[in-house]
Amino acid sequence: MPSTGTPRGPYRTGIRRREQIVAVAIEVFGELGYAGGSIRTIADRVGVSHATLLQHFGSKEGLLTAVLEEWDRRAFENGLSDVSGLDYFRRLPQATTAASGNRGLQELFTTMAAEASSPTHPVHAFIQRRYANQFATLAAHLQRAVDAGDVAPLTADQIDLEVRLVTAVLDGIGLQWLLDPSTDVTASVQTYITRTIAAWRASGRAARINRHTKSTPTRRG
Amino acid sequence: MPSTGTPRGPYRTGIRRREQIVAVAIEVFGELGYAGGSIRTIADRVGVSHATLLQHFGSKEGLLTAVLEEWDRRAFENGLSDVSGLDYFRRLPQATTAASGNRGLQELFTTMAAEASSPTHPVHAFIQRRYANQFATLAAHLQRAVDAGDVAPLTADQIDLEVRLVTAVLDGIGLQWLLDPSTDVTASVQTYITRTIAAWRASGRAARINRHTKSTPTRRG
DNA sequence: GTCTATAAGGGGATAGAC
DNA sequence: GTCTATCCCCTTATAGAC
Repeated sequence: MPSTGTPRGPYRTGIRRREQIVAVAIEVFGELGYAGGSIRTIADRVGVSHATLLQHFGSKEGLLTAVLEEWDRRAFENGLSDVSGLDYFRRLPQATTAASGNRGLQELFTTMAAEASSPTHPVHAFIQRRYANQFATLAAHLQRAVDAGDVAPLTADQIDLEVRLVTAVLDGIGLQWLLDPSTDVTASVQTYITRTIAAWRASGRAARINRHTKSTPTRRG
Repeated sequence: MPSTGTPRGPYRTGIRRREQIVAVAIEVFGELGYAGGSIRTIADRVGVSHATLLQHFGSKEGLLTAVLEEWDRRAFENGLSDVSGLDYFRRLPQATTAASGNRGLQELFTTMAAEASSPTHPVHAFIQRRYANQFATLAAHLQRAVDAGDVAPLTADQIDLEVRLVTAVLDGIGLQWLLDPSTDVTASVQTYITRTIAAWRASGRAARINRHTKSTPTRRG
């Protein structure tokens, strides 16, 4: 494995080609699914032979792995790395809309998640891990909001449920946007987030009155 | 096309076989997708040759059409036909949970919806029509709730947004349940519906004060 | 109504030339 | 690094026997 530094020398062409193939593979797997998207179709769109493709990735599943790694890599570029706690949720509407800018990745995600429901599918474990990470991230931010006193106390089960609902809304609206690009992703997510934060706070009002003497929330973010 | 009455005479065996094939096809297409599920796999599970299958449905796409028709048919058996208005939404948690009893159909729905995002896919039009129907049904019930005075007035755009959010939650939680069957579908949907109805009502309180002289809501359901 | 046999093409993967 | 040629399996679909 070469280092991930700047490509140089004789590897430059190969690395560029690799990136190009992965980019096209994201599109094709997104459009046709992993089962339906053939390496020949991908190779044709890139403008190379299918043998070249296999030379780079060894097998179709090797290409899939590269695609998923690229997906993971881009998942961090969501514009949410600089916020935490309740602000994380407040930024979700615009972050989700920005992500919709890349239709290929959204298609890939939706198609893979659906295909992966079968435990024998090659991306089953990957998708489960990705959801676990998503839940953990959201749960951590919601817990921070609780600790900061921004919202009412929540049990671990309640946090889990809230986190799953947020994820469901993001996934469901994303799917609707795929099927009908005129779908207003921002408005939908914004409405959900605003209403949910209000609910988190409202149920906190009564609780906060009963504990106004202890645990002064000082730090934020 | 034969009538849909009770099968009798020489057709009985053929019709039973047809139903059996469709049932298995729902499972296979759900697990592997339309592209990934071959008619040979379906035929093997049924215990017949793949030629028999093509004899009944003409082509793979013919079988898919039969599957989608069966799906449409079962969609009416959701236990929601006897409620309307706000009660329709109140019953969604248990209705959704009951639907989860049939994993095959849930898988089929999720897989097809994802695959269908590409406009060239054979089920693209079907899925779009199905979503349109879903939105129309939910919108009609929410409008009834508004007319009955159960919730605050909503514009057409607001109703559309609410309906899409409900659908997103149902789809998203359904997907989570597929990936992890220990997911508590009822609790998630129940939480969302309860909170949402409360929000629909709360925003109505202020409005209702301003119009307490006009439009007395009398009829319900 | 169901089968076997077969056609015709696409799929993933490998070998070897350039 | 990329190509052509090839292998072999799986796919959909058809033809015709039983």
